[in-house]
Amino acid sequence: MPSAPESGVNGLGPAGRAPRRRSDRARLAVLNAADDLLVERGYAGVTIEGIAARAGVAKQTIYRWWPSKFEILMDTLLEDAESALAVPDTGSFAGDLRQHLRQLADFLSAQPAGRVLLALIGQAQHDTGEARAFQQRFGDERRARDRVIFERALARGDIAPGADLDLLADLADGPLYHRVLLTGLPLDGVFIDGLVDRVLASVSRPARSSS
Amino acid sequence: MPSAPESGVNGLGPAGRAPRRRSDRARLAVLNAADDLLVERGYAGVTIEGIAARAGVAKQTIYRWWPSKFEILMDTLLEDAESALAVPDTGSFAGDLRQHLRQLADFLSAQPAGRVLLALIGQAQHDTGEARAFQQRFGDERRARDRVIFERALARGDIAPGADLDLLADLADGPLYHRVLLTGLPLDGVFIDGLVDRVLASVSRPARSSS
Amino acid sequence: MPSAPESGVNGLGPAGRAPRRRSDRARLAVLNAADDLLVERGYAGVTIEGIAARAGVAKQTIYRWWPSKFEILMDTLLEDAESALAVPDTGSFAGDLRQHLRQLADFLSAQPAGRVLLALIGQAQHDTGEARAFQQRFGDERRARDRVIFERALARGDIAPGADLDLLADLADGPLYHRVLLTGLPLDGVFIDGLVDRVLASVSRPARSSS
Amino acid sequence: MPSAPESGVNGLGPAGRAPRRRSDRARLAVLNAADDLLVERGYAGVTIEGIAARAGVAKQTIYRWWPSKFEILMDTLLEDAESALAVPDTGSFAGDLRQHLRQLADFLSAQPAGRVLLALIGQAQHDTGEARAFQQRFGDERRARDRVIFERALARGDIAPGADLDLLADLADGPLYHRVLLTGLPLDGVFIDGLVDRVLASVSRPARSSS
DNA sequence: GAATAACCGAGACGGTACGTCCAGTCTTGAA
DNA sequence: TTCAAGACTGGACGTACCGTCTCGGTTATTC
Repeated sequence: MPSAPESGVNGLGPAGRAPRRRSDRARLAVLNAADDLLVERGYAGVTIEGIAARAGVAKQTIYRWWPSKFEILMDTLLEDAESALAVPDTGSFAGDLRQHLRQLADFLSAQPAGRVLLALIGQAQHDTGEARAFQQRFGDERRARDRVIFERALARGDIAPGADLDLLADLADGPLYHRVLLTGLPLDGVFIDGLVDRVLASVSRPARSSS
Repeated sequence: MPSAPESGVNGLGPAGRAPRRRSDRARLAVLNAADDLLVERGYAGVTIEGIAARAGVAKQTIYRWWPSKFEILMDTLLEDAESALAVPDTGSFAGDLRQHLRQLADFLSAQPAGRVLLALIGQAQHDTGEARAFQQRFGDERRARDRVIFERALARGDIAPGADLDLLADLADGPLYHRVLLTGLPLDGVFIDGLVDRVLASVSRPARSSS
Repeated sequence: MPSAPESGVNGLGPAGRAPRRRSDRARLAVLNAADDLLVERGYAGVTIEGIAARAGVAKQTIYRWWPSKFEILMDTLLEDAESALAVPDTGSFAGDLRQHLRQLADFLSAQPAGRVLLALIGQAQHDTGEARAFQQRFGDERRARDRVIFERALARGDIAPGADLDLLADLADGPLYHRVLLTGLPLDGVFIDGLVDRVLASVSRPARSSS
Repeated sequence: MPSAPESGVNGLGPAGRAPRRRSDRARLAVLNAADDLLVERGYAGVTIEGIAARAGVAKQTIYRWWPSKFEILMDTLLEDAESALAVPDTGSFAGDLRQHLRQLADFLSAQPAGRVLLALIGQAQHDTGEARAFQQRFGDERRARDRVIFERALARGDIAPGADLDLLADLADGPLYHRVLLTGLPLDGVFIDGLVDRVLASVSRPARSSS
């Protein structure tokens, strides 16, 4: 998180220098401007110059704290996704799964931060470095959280033992992302319910050997 | 299809004069140059000027026949995907599904044209117009072909009647794209086999009401 | 003269390519804009961006044809100095000298192109490369022309034989430049006349050995 | 004289408080850094940031005491020129003149401070305010000193009465500056001797009316 | 000897201009 | 009419400095 505000204890001991004093005003203005521009004009319409102008900030200030517009948008994503994508806890696997997918569907199709997420996924396809950054800063944590749902189900016995939880996560989230990223089909309630049913069905008994 | 090679009857009756004599040399040189540049330098490294220079072609010639680099790459994709992604016909649903997924996994993770596909999917997230073009020129036809697998399975009784075939397609392809586009996990045989098993399991009996 | 309009016979033989076709509109607009900016805002106020904006020209066009604002101003100087600084021919050494110095004084103190010349002399003190360019493109030719006055005087016998003509040129022009560049004293008629007298006096008999 | 080193008694009467405690270390470090940078990289290579970095001084400290790099260099010039350009007193006009010109030639062509002087003369052509500052802080005093030579000569009768001493100063120094600033010709002994002879010749009898 | 205030280093900030790359349009001359 | 060539306007890039503005820390009087 390159732009974390002086994260952690830097205790700067006896001889420590005061760290660079970053302007929070500038930081927030940049994140908001980037977010706005993305929604209004799309990823290509997000330019450092445009952000600087809209945020009332000098370009140099942006370059001082972020290496690219990708990272700026990553910061906005992380701030926004936190709240919108909490791990559900309804008491049942079916309930957790359904709520998880509904949240995700809503996030991706209706919220500004969802637009940011899609743009970043898109950009990650163009640049391996950015793909890696996306993975580390967003993907890994997301995966860990989503995994909780399946681990709880496993503990409860809702999933047959020995299941590959990564695969189950792909099975649940994959179809949803597939629609948004590729086919453009709607993420409505019918789709979510059908998907939940299929995932539950696929999970209720051990995977057979497919030979 | 902006760059269709002399598409259809261009009418021009008895006195008409052939309006355009498109150089096939130039066309192929452009497509190859774009392809090469994408693989070597990534999407941002594909520029019209770069293509023109490498193809030994004037920029104007490119603009005459293609509206954007997106469409150039789309043309290369369509030429290459045709052969690599044929509809399988093994005689069984499980067989068809597995072969379909293996083909797709190989295409996405090992072939140059797969790189092009990923780049275009990525770019489609940035521009609705290009997303639409992607859908029309690549997505719809793909979906129609893939659907064949499920229609045959339905006819054979391998899938319980009344199933939503779009959903099943999402269920099969989604996890695979999810891995490539988002998590970066490998598309190995274990994954494919597990996925096939789960899809078969989810499909072998009617979807319950999910209440 | 980097921006000479396709100078000379380029006869491009049988296989010759047509040379780059330069826009004269852009060229003149740039030279005028640079000239105007210099007069209005001084040398530091002449910026490539400013010239481009005022000339209605793209920065790239400027960089295509000129390496620096110094060379742009050099071009304007050369175009303007030609007419204003013709070699006088009055029939007498005193007359030639006086007219030469009057022309020069007027040029330096009253004409826009004189401002350009002073700015370039100033800039040449900051950069040896530009000093060299100034010498080659302006100085050498100027010196050759001014020399004519002294050569004629020598031929006529107005100057004692054996005189160092370079020194005489320094003696005539130096005091004038000294005033403009260093002391700021006026270049009025009194000064010119006094200077002419002194030069004539210094020249009317052979330089003694100064031991 | 913006940066006079705690000039004179600053009075501060009975109740006055010493207003500023200027760090001499910083002052000298700045002057040296500026001087070095000028010699190494030329006038454009002298930047406030560069001086600050090299001098180990904060930019603010520089801006506290100097309004511009021009004034910094002016300070270095004044400190260095004092000793190098003393008024000669050889007993004869010819001797004084020759020694004066030799000193000046050496200063301009061989000493670091001469480089500074040339740069400041150059810069003065670009900015009238700086030209004025140059005049006041360097020019006027210089002129007053040089005048002494001619005043002594006048008193001694080496110069015909009624001569315009300003003109004579231009006549002596002008050719020398002309060579350095414009033509780049060498300031060698031959040149100096020839110049001295010409000036003496021009001065030994009253200037005629030049009609 | 403590208080205090100007000085100092460091460097973030809003800006301007730099010189470069590429976009997309236009014009020329050859095939 | 198409093509290679490349000049044109224009927008954004990432960098270098500008001059201003806090920050704490240091230091030299003054109480």
